[in-house]
Amino acid sequence: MQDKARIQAMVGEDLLFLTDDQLRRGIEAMFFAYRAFTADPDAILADMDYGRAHHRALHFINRDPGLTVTSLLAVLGVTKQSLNRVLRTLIEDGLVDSRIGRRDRRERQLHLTATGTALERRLSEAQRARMRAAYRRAGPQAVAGFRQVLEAMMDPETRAQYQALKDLSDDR
Amino acid sequence: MQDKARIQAMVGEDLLFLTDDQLRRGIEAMFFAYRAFTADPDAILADMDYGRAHHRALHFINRDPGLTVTSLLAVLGVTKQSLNRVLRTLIEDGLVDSRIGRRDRRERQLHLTATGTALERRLSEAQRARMRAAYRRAGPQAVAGFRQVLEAMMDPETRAQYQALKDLSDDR
DNA sequence: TTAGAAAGTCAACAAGGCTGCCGTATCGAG
DNA sequence: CTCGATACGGCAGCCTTGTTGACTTTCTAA
Repeated sequence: MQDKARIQAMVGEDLLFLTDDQLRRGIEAMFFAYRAFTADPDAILADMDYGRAHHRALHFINRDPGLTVTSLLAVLGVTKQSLNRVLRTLIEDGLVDSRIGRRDRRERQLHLTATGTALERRLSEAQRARMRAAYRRAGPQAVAGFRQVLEAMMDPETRAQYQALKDLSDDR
Repeated sequence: MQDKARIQAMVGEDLLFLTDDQLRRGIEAMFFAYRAFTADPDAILADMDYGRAHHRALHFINRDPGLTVTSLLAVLGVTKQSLNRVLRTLIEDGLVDSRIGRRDRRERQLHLTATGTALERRLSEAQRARMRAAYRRAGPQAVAGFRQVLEAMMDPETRAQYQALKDLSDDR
């Protein structure tokens, strides 16, 4: 195990970052930071009849236009019925366009309309602004560590999804 | 500003970590990691009649025994009424002890009972286990960066609370 | 002593998870 | 062509956890 070698290298130095107290600090940091992380989009959405669930749907549809309901389901990790409610309102309100699949007519391919794209940009720009400020303050090294720990925290399945998303963006 | 100096130092090197694409990666990492972060305690709580809110209450009561409802409210960032429902079930089920304040009889001082402490330990140990694994894999430097970015992401008020919690643990 | 502020409780509503069940359209294999 | 599997949608109903509004108890300052 490469892991063991790394641990060995730390022995005698500082394994203090693995104490229960340090772990608790990390847990609390996650809690507080996540609340901040969702606060800005939530504030925008509060005025409309939408919630965080709508934001998530918009995000991933925007990121991978034409994806099917099932794919979106897998990414979001919720049930079909739960997503459906959200998706229905987005379609009714003309933010999302649901087209019958070209290869497989059972599938629905999801796209954002102009209105949907506009809202998505507004939401994600608010979120990016906060993230950008945090990144700038912390610097590139810290950001690398931030991402490393978050990735290590995901379970393998989710991490695979996350990596797949990465590949998508490399294609552009 | 110290911030400006740091930015200056980066110019010409790599400001690429501030691109919209990198920020989006960070946003998605937060989303996926937070889901994993809450998954283990959620699974334990699903069997009982409790939810994530109960976990949070137990955590902070355990961390600062004797704190009042209002203090807990401030930390959790929810309304009094919302917390009350959660708190009531915990008290009814004998996990939390609510004593009338000594100085001010309007206040309720919250403590965990033996049963409450046991559940808190079970939940937080599950969460710590995941965090520990992630920390070990990522290493101390990454962990430092992780914490830096999370702190920078909080709004100032929350960060102050978070720092105050830190001081509490230093006292022990 | 009395008015107002503060701490906490009860009631009712909404968002968004969940399960279960059913219906329809489509696909692909035999 | 038929039949089972798959993709999607809808309805009913549940739970947790957030919200606002109205209330009691208690304290404090005028």
